[in-house]
This record gives sequence, C-alpha cells and structure tokens, in this order.
Amino acid sequence: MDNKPTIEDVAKLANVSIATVSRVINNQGGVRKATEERILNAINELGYIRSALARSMKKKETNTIGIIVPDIKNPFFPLVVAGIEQKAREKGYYTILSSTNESPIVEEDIVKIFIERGVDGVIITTANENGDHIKLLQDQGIPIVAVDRVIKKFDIDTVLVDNVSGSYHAVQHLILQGHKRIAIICGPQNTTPGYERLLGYKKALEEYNLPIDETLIVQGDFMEGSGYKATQELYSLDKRPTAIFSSNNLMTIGSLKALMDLEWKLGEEVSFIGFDDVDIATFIKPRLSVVSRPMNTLGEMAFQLLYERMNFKENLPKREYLLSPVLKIRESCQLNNYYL
Amino acid sequence: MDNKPTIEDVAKLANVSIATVSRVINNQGGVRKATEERILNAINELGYIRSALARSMKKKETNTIGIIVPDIKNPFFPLVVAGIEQKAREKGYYTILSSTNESPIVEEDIVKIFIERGVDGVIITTANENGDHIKLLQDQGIPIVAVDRVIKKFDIDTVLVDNVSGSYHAVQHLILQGHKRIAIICGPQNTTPGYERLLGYKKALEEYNLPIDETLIVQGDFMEGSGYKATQELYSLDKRPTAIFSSNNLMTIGSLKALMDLEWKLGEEVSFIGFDDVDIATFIKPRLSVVSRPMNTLGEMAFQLLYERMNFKENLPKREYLLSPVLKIRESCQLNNYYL
DNA sequence: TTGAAAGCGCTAACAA
DNA sequence: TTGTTAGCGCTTTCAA
Repeated sequence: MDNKPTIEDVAKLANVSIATVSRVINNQGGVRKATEERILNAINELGYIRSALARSMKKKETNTIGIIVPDIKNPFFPLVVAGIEQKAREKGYYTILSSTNESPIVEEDIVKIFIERGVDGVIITTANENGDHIKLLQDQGIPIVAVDRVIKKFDIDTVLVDNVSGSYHAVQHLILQGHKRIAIICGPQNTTPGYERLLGYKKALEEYNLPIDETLIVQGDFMEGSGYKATQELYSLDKRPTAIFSSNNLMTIGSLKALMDLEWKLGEEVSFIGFDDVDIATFIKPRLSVVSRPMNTLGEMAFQLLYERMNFKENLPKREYLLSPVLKIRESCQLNNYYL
Repeated sequence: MDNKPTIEDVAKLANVSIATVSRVINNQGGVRKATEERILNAINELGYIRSALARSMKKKETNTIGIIVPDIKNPFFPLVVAGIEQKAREKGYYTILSSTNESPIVEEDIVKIFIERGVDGVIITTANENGDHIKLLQDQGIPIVAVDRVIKKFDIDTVLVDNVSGSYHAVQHLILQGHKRIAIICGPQNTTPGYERLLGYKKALEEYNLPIDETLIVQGDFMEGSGYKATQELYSLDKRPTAIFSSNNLMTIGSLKALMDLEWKLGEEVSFIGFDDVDIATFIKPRLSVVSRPMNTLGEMAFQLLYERMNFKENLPKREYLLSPVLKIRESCQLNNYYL
C-alpha cells in the first residue's frame, strides 16, 4: 500500500485510457454512465487521490493563495485570517499562511517560497512598506492585496481601517472629557497603522488648540514590552499625562500591566483608550474603552478583492477600501475633575 | 515580463544545458567556476525562481508539512503553531496551516487536500479522535504526529500535556483550601483534554473522600458561550458550589463574564481555577489562578517527532510524550472561611 | 566538467 | 464516447 496509485493505475484497473479517467475526476462529462461507474469503483478500490502537484503543473494554477502576516501571536491576525479562509474555501481556494515576526528578511524569503510554490495570489500585511520584494510578485503576474498596511512603491489593492479617524475620535473624546495632557504610545512610524494613529492624535489636539508636547509622544513597537516601558516613562515625567492613548492591543496590555505595577490608578488618576479590542477590556475595573476594528470583514474583503483580480485580471483599476473602526466608550476614560 | 522564466531560459542565456543549471541551483558541485558564474548571472538577469511544483514532482517530496488545528482563534493554537514553525524553518520545512472549526467533516477534507498536495508529514490536533480519516494518511505512508489530543484507532506519535495531573492538582489545591463543593465545567468528553480533565477532578475528590455530585459537573464545548451558560446553571443551584474549575481558556472567559453579570464574587463567594493561561488572568482582581501549559514546547516537540519519522522512518516505535502543566496559584482561590 | 534524454502524474488538443 | 500523445519544469542517470 505504500506506493501511491496514479491515474494510470486507475485506468488499467478500469480498462480505459487515462484521458477518460481524467474526464471523470474532473466532472467534465461526456463519459458513458457504465464507464464512469467502473472508473469510480477503481478509484475507490485503489484509494486513489489525484496529485495536485501534477495537476497544477499542467494547469498553471494551484488554487492556493498565500497569506503573510507579521505576527500570528497577535490575536488580531488570526481573526483576519479566519475571515479570509472562510471566503476562500467557499470559492474553492486553499490558503497557506506564514508569519514573519515583523522581519523584512523573513518576509522576502516567504515571498520567494510562495512564488516557488506557484500561489495564485497573495494577501499580505507587510513588515516592510517600502520593500522592493513586492516587485518579485508583480514580475510573475501574481495578484496581491494589502491588508491593514499599505505598500508604498507599487499600485496594490488595499483594505485598510481608517486609523486616522479612529484615533482622532478617541483623542477627541478624551479632550471633550476635559483632558489637556494626553499621551500617545505610538507604533513604528514606518508602518501605516503606526503613522496614521499618531496623525489622528495630532489632528485632534490641533483642532482643539491643545499644544503638542513631545514628551507625551512615546515610541513603541507594537509589542507588549514596549507598552510597558512607555508607560513607565510617562509615569516618571514631572508633569504626567492625565490620559493615555495606546496605538495597539499588545501595547495596551503592556501599558495596563505597568499601570498596575505603578499603582497608577486607571480611570481615576489616568484615563485610557486603546486602539483595538482586547479580551481583558470588559474584565478589568474600570472597563476599558477601545477603538474596535472589524477583523473578520477585513479578511473577507481582502479575499474578495484578490478573487476578482485572480479571475478577471483585465485592467482592473487599483482599489482601496477604508473600513471604519468603532469607538467603544466604557469607564476607563470617565470624566474626573479631581486630577485634571 | 509576464511569462515566468524556466530552467530552460536560463540554460539558453548562459549557453549551457539545463542539467548544468540544475546542478548549480542545487549546489551539487562539479561545475566549473566560470560556468557557474555565467549561470548565476543569467538567473539574476531573468529573475528566475525555480518551480517547487516541478521539483517536488520529480523528487517526490515537497518539504512541506501540514498542520491541522481545530480552532485558530483559540490563542492556544497560534502559540503551538509558532513553536512548530520555528523548528520547521530551521530544518528547511515549510508549513501549511488549516483550521477545522472542530468539524470532523472539514477535517477530512483538509486531510485529503494535504494528501493531494503531497505534504511530507502532518501534525494534527484532531476534531475526531475516533475518525478513520487518519487511515488515508497512513495508506500514503505520510508520517503523522498528534498534539494535545490522541488518535484512537491508530498508532500515532503523540505529544500531550498531562491533563489528569493538571486538573488533579488544581482541584487538590481547592480541597486543601477547605472547599467541599467544587464544580467543574467540562470540555467535550469525546476529546482527550475534555475527558482527562474531568478524570483528574474526580480523582482528587475521591482521594480526599469528597462525594461526587453530578449537579456540580456541567458539560461545555470548550467555547466561550458554554462557559457562560454553565456558570449560570451553577449559580441557579440550590446548593451552589464554593469553587469552580474550568476546563479550558475560552470557557474560563465565559465563566468569568457570567460571574460578573451575576455579581457572584470571585475569590470571595466563589474560588476559581482555570485550565490554560489567559491574558486576563493577571488583570482581574483577584488575579486568576490557572493551570498553565507549555505551548511553544508542545509545538517544538511535535515537529521533532515528525522530523525523525520523515527522515528515519525505519521502524521507529510509537512514541508518546507527556509534558507537565504548571499550577499558578494566585488570589482567585484563596482560603475564605466565611463561605465554606 | 558537461550534455542528452527519460520520466514524475496530470490535462487538453486532436483523432478515431 | 473514448484513446493517443504532447508537454508542464524539473532531477537524475548515463554517456561523452
């Protein structure tokens, strides 16, 4: 049983040619009922499973799309991936998923591997918005869709969340509560989300004529540790902020840990809004206000765009979707005159 | 630039035969320096990337392993996958990942797809421990490793966490605190973790001569909603439990939500230990005691076992590893005489 | 050190 | 309705 049966074994057993077998396994019709039955039986008997390798080689398509995410451990991405996978399966596509750990080098490797394997399309949240590695894909004529982070040098279909508006509204809310010293824990400025969320923050301050204080703008890297450190920094300032806006989920977690360790009282001494929903949001007291993103939809739309490009590639224009995040106000940013 | 260059294009440009090109791209040596250089230049100029499809077809191996998990949205699995991927990459293997949503039907589909694509091995946390679909893999001679859940009908290498001991120690701890009415929120009894965690619970009760009260054993499905519902049930009992042991992370979250909604005071009116670490554990007050598992190691060991079987398959015996979970005691299960 | 050629398992054009 | 056959792009013997 160790040697895999091929289409030829089936043909022999059913006493037909391999062409006829091929017709049956591809449901192409034009085969007599009785013949088909004989072939089906042979397939069953042998436990034949057709080689996708050989098939893809001939057809020049693999029905596979590659997904590249920067950090599979960040719960945001599995949710996006779930959205992609569901739609993909509906349309008969399979997915292969790789995580780059935010490394441009790993990302380029993965791109090459995906090309080697002949993926029909790629959905990517890049770790390197300025990278040239996307050209590799374009040269091969492989459709690409960018999710959550733009690709700068090339015209690529993109699905984004409106980061500027999301952080603008969060900060605006804090301002309207009476806060004047609002800090932001930033993401990497060479990523769309990192950059744009800072932009929204600044926009809100400017619009309400609040000064931009550089000591309140702390750089992070979207990882938990940096949120923790940033919060310590803010705490050690002579003039502490009365509110913190954190640019992503993991840094929010880190920041909240720091708050606890420092006994810097959430919702009393310091208000807080985080970008991205986190599990803990509704568990802590006071409950956490967040900017929430539609992960599943993000994935679904990304696949939709890719699908269109894979199947009707004739000069579609570049398309860009901007989904709106939702501000969920809870008790972590209540009005509190005492400390303002 | 749309047509992908093949080995033949390279050969032509470098004025050699395709055999020589093949030698170069595979680093087989036996090629004159100057020739090699010419070939390398040609490769660069054309942007040639070799087709893994054609290569695999010839070599009858894809350097790919398939990973099947029941629920990619459960943070436990991305962590295991990360462990697998890291080791796999070190050894030059690539991974393709699929999530079954706990559906045996989807799982069987995925198994077939993996076979079609010629994966060299499979690491699986099955949604169907009694399934026959594993036979498909065995018939093809594809090595398999089971993670976290056993495969019943076949001899399969397995990496497990000692569920019995984990829940035994958790419940023992509660007993030693003085609790006499300890409830358990179970996982599906047709899965190893679900079954064994109940086993450990019962074992502890028996050992300390506590009666087993069926009303305190509530069935769940490892999903958040069932944890919520189970907790409501327990609350509505005439004689409520004074402690709850929850069989997995998602149900723990659900249960804690219910506790809050019911205003059933954690750590005061009811002690709590959950199986599996959760983000929120150290954020809530009182902090949550948990049974913690070594996810990354689980993944690493699974790959190690698979690797050995893929490369030295000559009659290795079936191997089973049992990793020990760690009981992390925090304040959610403190002694509290008042309510006992 | 190099090349010619067979063949991996399949699809699809063409012929019968 | 069925069969013959030419490749898809590569690796690998065997021969030169």
